[in-house]
Amino acid sequence: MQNERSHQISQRERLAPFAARAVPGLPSNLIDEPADLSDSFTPFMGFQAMQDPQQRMLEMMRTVRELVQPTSKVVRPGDVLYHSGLPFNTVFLINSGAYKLVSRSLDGREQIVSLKFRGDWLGFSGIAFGRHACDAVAMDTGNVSIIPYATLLEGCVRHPELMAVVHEAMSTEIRRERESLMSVCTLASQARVAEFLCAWARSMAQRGLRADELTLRMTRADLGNYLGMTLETVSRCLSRLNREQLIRFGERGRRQITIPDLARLEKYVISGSSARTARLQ
Amino acid sequence: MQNERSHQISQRERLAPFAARAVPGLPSNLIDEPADLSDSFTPFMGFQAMQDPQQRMLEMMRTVRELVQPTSKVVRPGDVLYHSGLPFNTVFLINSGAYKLVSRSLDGREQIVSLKFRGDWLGFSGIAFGRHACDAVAMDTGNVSIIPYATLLEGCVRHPELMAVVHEAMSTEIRRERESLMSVCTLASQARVAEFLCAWARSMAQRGLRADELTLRMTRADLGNYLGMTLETVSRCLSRLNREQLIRFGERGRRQITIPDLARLEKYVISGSSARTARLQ
DNA sequence: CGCTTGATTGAGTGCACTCAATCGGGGTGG
DNA sequence: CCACCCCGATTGAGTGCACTCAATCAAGCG
Repeated sequence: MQNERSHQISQRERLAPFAARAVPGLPSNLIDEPADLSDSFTPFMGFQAMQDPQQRMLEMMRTVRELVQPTSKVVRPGDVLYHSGLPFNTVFLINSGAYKLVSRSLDGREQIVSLKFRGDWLGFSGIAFGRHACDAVAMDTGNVSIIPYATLLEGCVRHPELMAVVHEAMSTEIRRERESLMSVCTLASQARVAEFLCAWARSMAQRGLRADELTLRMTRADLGNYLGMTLETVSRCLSRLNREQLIRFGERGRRQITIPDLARLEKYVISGSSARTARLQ
Repeated sequence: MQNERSHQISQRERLAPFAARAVPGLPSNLIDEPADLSDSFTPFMGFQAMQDPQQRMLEMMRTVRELVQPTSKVVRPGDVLYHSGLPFNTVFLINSGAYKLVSRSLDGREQIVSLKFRGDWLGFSGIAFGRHACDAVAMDTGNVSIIPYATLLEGCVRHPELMAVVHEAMSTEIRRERESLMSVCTLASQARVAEFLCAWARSMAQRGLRADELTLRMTRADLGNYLGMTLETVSRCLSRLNREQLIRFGERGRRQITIPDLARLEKYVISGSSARTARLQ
């Protein structure tokens, strides 16, 4: 048992490694920049320390398992974890499988806004209005941890390291949505498909899975929707990439794609990044 | 002074109104749905209670002011709050003004990924890797609260209601990025421009500002970049909307836009939402 | 076997892009 | 004060990329 004060201090200490850095005074100018510039050279030693991404993901998942002790459940392709518009109560942490998030507009347009894999969270977008903002659909057999949001909140209060983990996950999600937007807005369709494959490969590598042999769990229609083009265009682009030896189709269907040389494919994206939209300045 | 147990209980109590709802048992099926279906009809009574959005925003800002007591600063058009790639230490809460977030890819493409106004936060995307993911640029004179992230974290630990506020803000940000993606992917350019204006108007209304007379603080190039089209196309679309009486240009330059009938403009968006991309299913 | 669903490929079209000229406003300096 | 320039916005002409429509093919399944 601790009194209030020592309790606070202990929390502060537990928080310390996750905080960016205690800011000594008020920033002298507006830009978010250390007052003492020499600080800039100090490597940032927060939770985002220099472990490799896979290690960090594993540690994150261990943290959640220990502090929340969630139940988990197996899902099968097509299963829906939550529906847009329904009350939000639960978030999920993906242990395995691939999932798509589908947003629907009032007038019936639907859009795959995100793809999620092991280590990603599902449901954060529901926090804002107490209702889910999209459907979460499993594209493959998988397993998710079920975490009631109330439980998560309590855990965050008691375990600041859990809060840091959650913040980081949401921050990552924001970043990734923006990358999608950037891809759709600035790349021609051919380069966009190529970049999509690169991103998927990198994503797999980061999770310790095979990155040179992708098994897309989606139809061309899904792909096209996600990438902002028609299914025919997706098909044509993939065929062209195949013709140009940048990818190869697998034996078991044309949803299986081999990337012989990821670096070359990434170069291709850059070279094909013709300024499709207005240049700034 | 309280002992640990009562401290926990008090936190739980303080947290209660912000939690979705204590889930009594484990969900019987995977879908995020109350075990007792009658619950579905209980209005969600969390922080997202039935106040109007503007009231909620004001309350949120008051909460932050009280619990964090941030300093604030005036910014002028063109000021940069933080640069992509630089160490992340600080988040900002916007008191006034308009801001753009600019992402840059490795190969030099740049993309306006978000526009922010009063009540929005800036900097969350930097949490993930300890470095900012984009530039934040003021488009107008304004005022922001400066909140060191370490301070915010501490505040969240001590005041769960602050944590709830922060979660909600990040969740909202995720939602909005997705709306952008949906807009770019599913709308033809003409409808996209119209929807952009609708969104801006709704945004202003929600903040208690004039919604029928917009003053865009951006060039056509900025607009085009944000909307995923060229500046010429933006110009043509605006001219057409003007010709069709859906908008009117102001006396003081063509960045000032009057919307005589927002409902009609919104109808126009829907009618123009030709399925540009692959339909799902 | 026929049916269905998904993928590919072709032909033709149109929307949005590129290039280019013009216009207008605000600031500056002669 | 006016001429000039610069920047942003508009508009036109022409082109090409990605869309639409349509036919074909392949695989899975009752």
